[in-house]
Amino acid sequence: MDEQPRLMHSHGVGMAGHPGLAQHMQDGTGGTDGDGRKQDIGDILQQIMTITDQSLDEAQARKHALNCHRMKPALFNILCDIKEKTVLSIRGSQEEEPPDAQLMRLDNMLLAEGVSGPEKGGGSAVAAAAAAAAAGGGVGSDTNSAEHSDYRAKLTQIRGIYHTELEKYEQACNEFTTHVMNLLREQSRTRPISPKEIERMVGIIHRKFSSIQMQLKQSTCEAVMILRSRFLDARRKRRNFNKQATEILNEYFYSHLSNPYPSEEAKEELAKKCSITMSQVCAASHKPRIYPVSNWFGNKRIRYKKNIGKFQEEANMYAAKTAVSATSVSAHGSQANSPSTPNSAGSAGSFNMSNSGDLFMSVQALNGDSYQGAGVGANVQSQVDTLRHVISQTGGYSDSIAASQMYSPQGINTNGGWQDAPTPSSVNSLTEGPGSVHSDTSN
DNA sequence: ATGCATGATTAAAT
DNA sequence: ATTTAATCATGCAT
Repeated sequence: MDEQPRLMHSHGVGMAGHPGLAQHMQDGTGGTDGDGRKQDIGDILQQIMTITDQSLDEAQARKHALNCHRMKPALFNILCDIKEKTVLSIRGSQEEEPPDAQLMRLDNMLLAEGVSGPEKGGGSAVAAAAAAAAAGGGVGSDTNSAEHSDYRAKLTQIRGIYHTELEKYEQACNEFTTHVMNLLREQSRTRPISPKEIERMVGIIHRKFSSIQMQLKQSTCEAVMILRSRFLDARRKRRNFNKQATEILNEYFYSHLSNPYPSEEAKEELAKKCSITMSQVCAASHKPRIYPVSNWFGNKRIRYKKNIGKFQEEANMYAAKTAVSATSVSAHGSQANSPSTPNSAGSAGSFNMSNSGDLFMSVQALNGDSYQGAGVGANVQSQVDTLRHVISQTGGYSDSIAASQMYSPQGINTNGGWQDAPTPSSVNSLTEGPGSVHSDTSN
């Protein structure tokens, strides 16, 4: 539960070693002077090499002594000579720094996950709070939002750690760099050090630190991935919609049975009504798509089509329900020219687009472009669907033609024709035949 | 434990 | 890019 993402790693910062000075010294000191001087130089070298082993004060004193040493200029010259000989070999190792693909990937991911991006505290927090409030006020899909906020909290935590660490590293890098630069500058009094070399050294240090940073980023990515799989990818852990949501969706479905393909707007509307806030971010970075609603309709369509008989009862229920509400809402205005006029037998025909096509066309045209805009059109369409069902269920289907035509392929895309080859096995038997119980072949 | 219901995921089709 | 059809994996009732 509380396992902290392990962001911390122990990093060893290794400096590239200096070229072996000592050996060159031994050969290079072959001056014409006597052994005494050799001894002196040996001393000095010894002191230089061990200077870091000494305490600061001691080193300071010794450095001073060295700088004042009578042999210092000579040593400096010799070192210059040596350097001139070796500098060629150093020059060869000029570094090429290709933009690291790996690092770029990590950066991108961190950015995408909102870890390294701009401060996202305010807006989404408010949104989340609003969502939570909505969930609380409406129906209880609160577990979802609770989980989500939990996820976000953890993400924020990771984010915090990441930034802290990053800052720490950056600071350490700077400190170390200035330290090394000071050291080199100091040493440049004793041995020849060109600015370029310092630059190179700084580059090396920075590279080292950036590799550490990469490890940090990698660890962070890992942590985020784990978190993700723990929370969001638990989407497979299905939460059933509550009763009200299902009712709303079913209402829409059965009142748009001829074309149960809600537009994006309609889906949004439905999601809002159902308090489905789990609009998962689409990978395509477009608008957040409401997957649950799409899923629901996808499943519903396929399952309805697969076994219409099984859904008859449900269909009747919702058809009746919406019929009542629709007629009461739209009064008799649309009722006057509603498809009930073509009478029961003709109702099925109207879906064949054979007659009364004009009305249906106009309805479709209105209904097609906008879900909320063409209220009347939608309403009429709604009633058409609804009535169709009522009729099919009540005595209206006495002529088997109507029933059989009901779900037969219309071949007219205006009407959706969304079911290609439905099996009208037990279409109009209210008692529902012993049809196969399995809507799914699974399990 | 078992079976069905159901939301989510996937490959393939459009 | 969306939908279908199949499938998965879980929730819930028994």
